[in-house]
Amino acid sequence: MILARLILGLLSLSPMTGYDLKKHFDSSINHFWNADKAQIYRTLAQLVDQGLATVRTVPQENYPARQEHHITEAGRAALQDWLTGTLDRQPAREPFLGRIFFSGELERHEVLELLAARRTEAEDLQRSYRALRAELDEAALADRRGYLMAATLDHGIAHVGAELNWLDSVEGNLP
Amino acid sequence: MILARLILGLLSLSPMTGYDLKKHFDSSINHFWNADKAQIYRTLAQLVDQGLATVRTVPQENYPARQEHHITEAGRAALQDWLTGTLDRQPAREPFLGRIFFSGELERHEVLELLAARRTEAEDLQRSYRALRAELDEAALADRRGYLMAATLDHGIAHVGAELNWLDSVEGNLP
DNA sequence: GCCTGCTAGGTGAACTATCGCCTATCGGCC
DNA sequence: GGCCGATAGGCGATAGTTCACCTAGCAGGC
Repeated sequence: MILARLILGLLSLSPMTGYDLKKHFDSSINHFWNADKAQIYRTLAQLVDQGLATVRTVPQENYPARQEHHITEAGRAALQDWLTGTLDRQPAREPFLGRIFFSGELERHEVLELLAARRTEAEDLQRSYRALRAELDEAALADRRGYLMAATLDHGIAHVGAELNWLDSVEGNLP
Repeated sequence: MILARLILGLLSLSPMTGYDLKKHFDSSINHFWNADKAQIYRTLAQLVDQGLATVRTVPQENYPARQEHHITEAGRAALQDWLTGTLDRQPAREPFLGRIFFSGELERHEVLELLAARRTEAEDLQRSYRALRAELDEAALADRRGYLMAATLDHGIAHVGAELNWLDSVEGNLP
């Protein structure tokens, strides 16, 4: 399961609770993976079962106790294995293209509306990616770790750009 | 479920068996959606339950009888609804970026290997998309239906191109 | 006093998807 | 004679994911 590896990856940076993990997913991982809260908690339990992480309860004043999850040595090894092992290529899944594929049924103006809606979405995404990119610390990019994290964002930016170009072309030539 | 709509889309072109559907998925839909055989059969059963399709058993000589599925009027209406309704944007899922994000742990040469493997995959994909594109009948592209089907392939080509450009940049600047 | 939102950690049910396996017949290859 | 692959249609188990809901305390606004 990929989610388990991503969680291990975050735990390798610092110990976290399920709640912390959810926040990290929503902020920095969201552009290439999203995680449901329920799934995070269940996966954390799994990791503990498998000995890849341990829990430590840390009481707090005025707040519920934190269930801090720490990565174990076995966990680090599993992460390393995942990083270097072969990744089976996963099939593409683009519901939007499913529509386009069958939208020969529609009137021309309806197709143009579909494309316009897609364009709006892509532009929104582009704005949010660029905003995230602008917030990154220039100094952090010199370090390989920071560079690679930023590269995942650049990946999103590159693909949104390709999407917009594709939209230009499809709209421009639609019979 | 998107699979149900895609199957309806194919059934709207002509009546098919589960087996036929699987072949269509593997040939023309594969670049944006893949379908498991088991899932196709189950979804067909669902469509029949919902009155969106009907089955007709067509005996054959020397071969098992075909369970031909035909789209119903309700099915065509459901397809139309899906084509024009709003599509909730689905979150990105890129296991490869998950690795890149955490591969600051790795040695520089290991990161380069990851990127090189990705490049090989992308180039393979590019070749196969281009081969499919070259096979398309020029005349069919003048028709809106054919044009849009080809556009889904162009989408794949555009994105593979973006991927390769991104790889160039990441490899070129990796600290 | 009530409501909302943040902190924290869940549970249960349902749905979706994938994997391996199974039944048959026919034709062709070695 | 035995095995493989194409045709056709499925079953069962498991894995992965999502949705709705729940407990609790505290802070701040109306």
